[in-house]
Amino acid sequence: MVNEMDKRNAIETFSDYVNDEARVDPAEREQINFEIALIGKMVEAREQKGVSQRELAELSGVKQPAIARLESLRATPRIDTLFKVLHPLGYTIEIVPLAKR
Amino acid sequence: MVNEMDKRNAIETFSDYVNDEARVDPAEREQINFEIALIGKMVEAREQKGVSQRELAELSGVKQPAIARLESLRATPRIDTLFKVLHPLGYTIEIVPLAKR
DNA sequence: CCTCATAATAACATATTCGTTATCTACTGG
DNA sequence: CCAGTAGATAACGAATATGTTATTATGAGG
Repeated sequence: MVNEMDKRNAIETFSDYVNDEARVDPAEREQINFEIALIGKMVEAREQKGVSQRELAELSGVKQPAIARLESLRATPRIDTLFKVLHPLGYTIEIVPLAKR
Repeated sequence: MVNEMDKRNAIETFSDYVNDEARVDPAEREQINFEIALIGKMVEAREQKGVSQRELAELSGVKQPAIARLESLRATPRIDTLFKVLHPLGYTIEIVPLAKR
């Protein structure tokens, strides 16, 4: 998903990096923030259930390296992959109105 | 996403086909039904807003043939693609507890 | 120090999405 | 009948996700 971050100067978070300046256009920024938030919730779900990446790999059928790649934002999942990972954790994904903002 | 359907015998809907008999294992069936429902909502969103595939292609940056592929379930979108398509329609996707069942 | 478990990474092969361009069918209105 | 619009498809290359296998880094605890 992203490699530009490697040029960051130390402490800055990825989220801050993206929103900093007009480094990317607003639409792309929104897109990236969406992905960060979504994947963040995925990681939260796993950790909150106390399951390791390896265990989740077993449960979901998605391999541990793939899960690690997703969690570190180095790949953007397909919806089937996201579903496979979320389902054993007791979650799914839904289409909702944007109003939620 | 799916090609087995081509062997269908006429009238049966795809959803019925999938759930018919033990033609696929329960996990996979759940997965497929999830995708059907999700994409269904995506199509609904577009049609309800009265926007054509070509217009949506303009608005989203996703090409019309790609949108057609997704809507006809001949491809499984990545979450960034789904977001791009849903956003101009006023929708997004969210992680929610499975309880909703 | 050592072990164990976890997560991160690497490298490569394979699978699949998406872009691109073009075409085709179906339908609607003039 | 014709023109215009919409959706479906095809074919192919480029981009990218995922599988596979192995390794490395890290931290917790004995």
